[in-house]
Amino acid sequence: MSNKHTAQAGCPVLYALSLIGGKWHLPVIWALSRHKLLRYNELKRNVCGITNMMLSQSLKDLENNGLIKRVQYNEIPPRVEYSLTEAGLSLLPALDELAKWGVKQMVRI
Amino acid sequence: MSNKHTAQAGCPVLYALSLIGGKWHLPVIWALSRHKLLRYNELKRNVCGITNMMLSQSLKDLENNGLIKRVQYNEIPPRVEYSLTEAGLSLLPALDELAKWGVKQMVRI
DNA sequence: CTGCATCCTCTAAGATACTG
DNA sequence: CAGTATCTTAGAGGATGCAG
Repeated sequence: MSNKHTAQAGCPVLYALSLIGGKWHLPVIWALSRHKLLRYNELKRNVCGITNMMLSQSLKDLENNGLIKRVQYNEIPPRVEYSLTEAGLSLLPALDELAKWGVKQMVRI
Repeated sequence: MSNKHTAQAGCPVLYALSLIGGKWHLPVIWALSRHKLLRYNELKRNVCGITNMMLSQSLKDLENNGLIKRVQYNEIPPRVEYSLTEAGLSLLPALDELAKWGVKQMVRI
């Protein structure tokens, strides 16, 4: 799936998936939902297996779509902190609902 | 995204998306949720732009995962009817939740 | 009518190395 | 510390034609 707005004209569900459908988008969101505020390398340690390439790309996508907030401090060494925005936080109930369904399917199969 | 169970060990949301994340899976489910019962060609007409290849593959995936039911009548000409199972129907509330979130994001951006 | 087989394309994802 | 540049690859997605 893609982060592009390839969603068929006007389907909100497909649009939602276009925002969070990337392979690492949800793991990143999940890490931020647990820790509230994380620096780049903390995020990298929390999202097991992700590379710099994938992490920075996911962060950029999510920021462009307004789901996470990036705050950069011009210090030496550099410090950048990431957190969920209101829009990002508001996604969590929907994820919960999907998770509950997912659990039911896992036990069923 | 894929229909394979590539979901990281034990994340219910990723597992859920592995079941419905294919490009045409949700459009098919959506059509069946509106019409309850559809034949192959009716489905094809309802899901705008889908090819035979993609439709039959999506139907097979969804059936294997227990989200839709396939009933075949051995007549001439052949007749096959598709509908949502209990598991498929139980997905709809989660989709609604995701749709509500999607709508909010569409107006925000 | 309801599909399957084949071949092809395109892009998300990953590996590796490098920089301010 | 926080990323970027470049190259490669795997596989989802698609077009077309054939079959029971």
